[in-house]
Amino acid sequence: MTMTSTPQTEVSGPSREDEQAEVIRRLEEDIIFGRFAPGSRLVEDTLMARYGASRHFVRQALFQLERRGIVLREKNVGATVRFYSADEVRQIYEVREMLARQAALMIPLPAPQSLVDQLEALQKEYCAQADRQDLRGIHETNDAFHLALFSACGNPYLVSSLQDYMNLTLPMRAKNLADKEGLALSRRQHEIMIDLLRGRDSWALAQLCVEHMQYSKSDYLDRISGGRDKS
Amino acid sequence: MTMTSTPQTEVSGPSREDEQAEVIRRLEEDIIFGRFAPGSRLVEDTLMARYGASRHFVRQALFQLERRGIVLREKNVGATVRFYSADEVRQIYEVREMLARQAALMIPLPAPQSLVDQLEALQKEYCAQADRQDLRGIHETNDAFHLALFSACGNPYLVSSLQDYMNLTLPMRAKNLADKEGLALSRRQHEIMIDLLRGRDSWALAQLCVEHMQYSKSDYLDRISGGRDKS
DNA sequence: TGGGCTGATATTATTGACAATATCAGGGGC
DNA sequence: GCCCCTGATATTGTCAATAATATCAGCCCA
Repeated sequence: MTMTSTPQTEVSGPSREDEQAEVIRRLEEDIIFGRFAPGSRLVEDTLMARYGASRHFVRQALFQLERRGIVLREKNVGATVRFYSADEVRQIYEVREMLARQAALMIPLPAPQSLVDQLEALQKEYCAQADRQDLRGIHETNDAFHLALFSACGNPYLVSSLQDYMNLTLPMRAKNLADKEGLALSRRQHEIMIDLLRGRDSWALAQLCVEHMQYSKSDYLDRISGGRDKS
Repeated sequence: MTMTSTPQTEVSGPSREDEQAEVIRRLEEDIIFGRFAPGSRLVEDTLMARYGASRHFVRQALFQLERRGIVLREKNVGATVRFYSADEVRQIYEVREMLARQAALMIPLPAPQSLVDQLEALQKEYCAQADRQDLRGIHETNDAFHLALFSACGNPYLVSSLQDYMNLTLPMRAKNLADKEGLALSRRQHEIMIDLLRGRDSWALAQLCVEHMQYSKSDYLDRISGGRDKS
């Protein structure tokens, strides 16, 4: 009974490291899914109470989410949920589309069976979450799918940058995660992607990856400019 | 004599904000210019003494430089100067080249005279620093030149990502900032860039921007693989 | 003599108290 | 009545003490 690597009480549950991650996760979720509206203030004391965490962890979380671009921090003033104008959204998507296109073109076709298998498993998981209407689950499996797909490009730095932009657009895409129509389209496109991986048409794959972003992009742009919920 | 906005003693010199920036700057410089070798440990207490700063600022600086990718932090172990393998360097440059090419292609040609004027001023400054052999100055004016150039692409997010990768490759390029031959080549290429901005050949400009990185890239790769200082 | 326990040491992680700062409301001068 | 000054308040920024953790050398035991 050595237990040199399990210090203190072994039933202490979430270690400090997990606690930090948990605060970030919950704050991120609260922002992404609109529980904190864009522009609303994120007061440290409030968040400390809400998440039952110390100021240290809350601030760390705010720093992280500022880095990710979904929180805006002004010195000696405080943090707010960041809002992006239509122009900014277009610029962000422009880079995201460029990165996605380049990454897709770098995926060697036909892709190895192991990749196809992996994506099919993720896609199955994605569909399951979609049926359950679990927003968080949908988002996570969707991201896992794209991450696995683009990782096949072979350049982890490119994937990392792409992921940064995916995170940046997350608040814009969140509404679509709950949208029946968008969800169905997304599922279909995922399946076509898997099919294309079996072939040799890199250009078609790249084009589809770009196309895949258009629905949520225009939907979001319509929402913030027009103000009409649905036509 | 209101002085509502200059609290405490108005001769207090660097405010806290500046002090933080200064620690980051000095630590970054110590790493970039090789005063801390890759892999060497960055102990908080040591840095506190070296920069005369509190633990708070030193840690903040380590976080920042970890984000920038030049410091590696392991939980409960400490920070070290990050080292990149040849493969990683190639991957990093692959993304940087892609971003630079795309940004260059997006610059409307011929460029407005104001941009050309601005770049010529920066280039003049750059040459002045080069003649003075001021490493820091060379680096800063060089970055300012490229930043101004790529900013003309019109997409600040693309520029920001490009800047991230420029910072990432900074330790690899640093040796070349002191290199006579590399410096001369760099100066010539800058001038050709300015010339190309007056024309209409976007492709040539993009190609030159990519070419512009090759010298320091291969030099660095030679250095870490071969081990020979100079042929 | 080698493997692994055990304590000493080095280092980072966390915390809560305190300081600095911005914001806003209320009052006095013009 | 309007503007600026002033103090009160809310909020973030900084610090130094303390806790947690990993690392390493020395020692015991097989």
